[in-house]
Amino acid sequence: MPELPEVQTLVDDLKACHTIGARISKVEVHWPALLAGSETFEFKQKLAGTVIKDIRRRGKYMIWTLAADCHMVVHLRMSGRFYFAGSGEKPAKHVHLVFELEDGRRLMYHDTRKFGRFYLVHDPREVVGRLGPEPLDKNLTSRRLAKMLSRRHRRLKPLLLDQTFIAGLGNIYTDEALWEACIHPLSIACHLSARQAASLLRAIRKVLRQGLDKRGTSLGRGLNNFALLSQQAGGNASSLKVYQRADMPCPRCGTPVKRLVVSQRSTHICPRCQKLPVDLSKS
DNA sequence: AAGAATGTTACATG
DNA sequence: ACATGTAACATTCT
Repeated sequence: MPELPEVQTLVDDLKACHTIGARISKVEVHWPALLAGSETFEFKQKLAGTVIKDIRRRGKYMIWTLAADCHMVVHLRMSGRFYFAGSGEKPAKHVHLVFELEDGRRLMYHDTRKFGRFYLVHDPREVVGRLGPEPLDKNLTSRRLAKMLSRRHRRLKPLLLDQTFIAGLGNIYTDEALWEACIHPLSIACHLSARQAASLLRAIRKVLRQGLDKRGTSLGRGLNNFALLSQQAGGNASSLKVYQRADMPCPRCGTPVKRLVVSQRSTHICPRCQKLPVDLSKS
């Protein structure tokens, strides 16, 4: 669920709530499998007493700096959420971690599917070190993206979902970006023209910035869904052009949107705007 | 009630 | 080394 705009929105919300500077007094762990690479007792022990110095995002990861050599790296995977409990509020059914702050607040980690992961490491690079470039980073030029694409003989959609190729895109924003750039998800990366690569980068940035402006995409109303720290929904769902809009008209040409499955992931395209180039060698 | 769901990774095979 | 496919993680929603 949470892709780059959703994770960034949550980081921004936590910062706005003065989470930075707060001291963690105690941690409750109700589902130890969420802790990657540390035992429950050492996780609790290492976090208790530390001050949250910084929270930032890299790809779809949140990086909580607790000390120069102590970082909690969090991945929300499909259904992770954070929110502050009301006073006296009991942890809900799917709250698996509770961070008690010295100021009396309790930050709840809620995750219906329990796929989230918490890493406690000396250096965040141990977790995020192999990620590809940030799509909104100015150092990622269209020329550089074109070069990256030219070295890969791989279908574009799974390549864009590959976090070691480019960081932060998930199923929603990838489908939206490919629609925006009028590129078919099954196009082979190294077959794209320089112009298409530039168009793709522009499209990726456009859909991500829109997601950020609208504070994330929440689909449906269930507990599986992305929610802000306030537990309210993000506002981007109504801006989606093709994602989860099968059979509805393409906003550009009116052709019904089609749903395909590409490497096990549902994929939405406009069959008229996003043509797959015909391979002449086969005919 | 079957099938799908926003993510990642390990493993197998070509 | 690279590309692709499958299963697994656990639960809810439609």
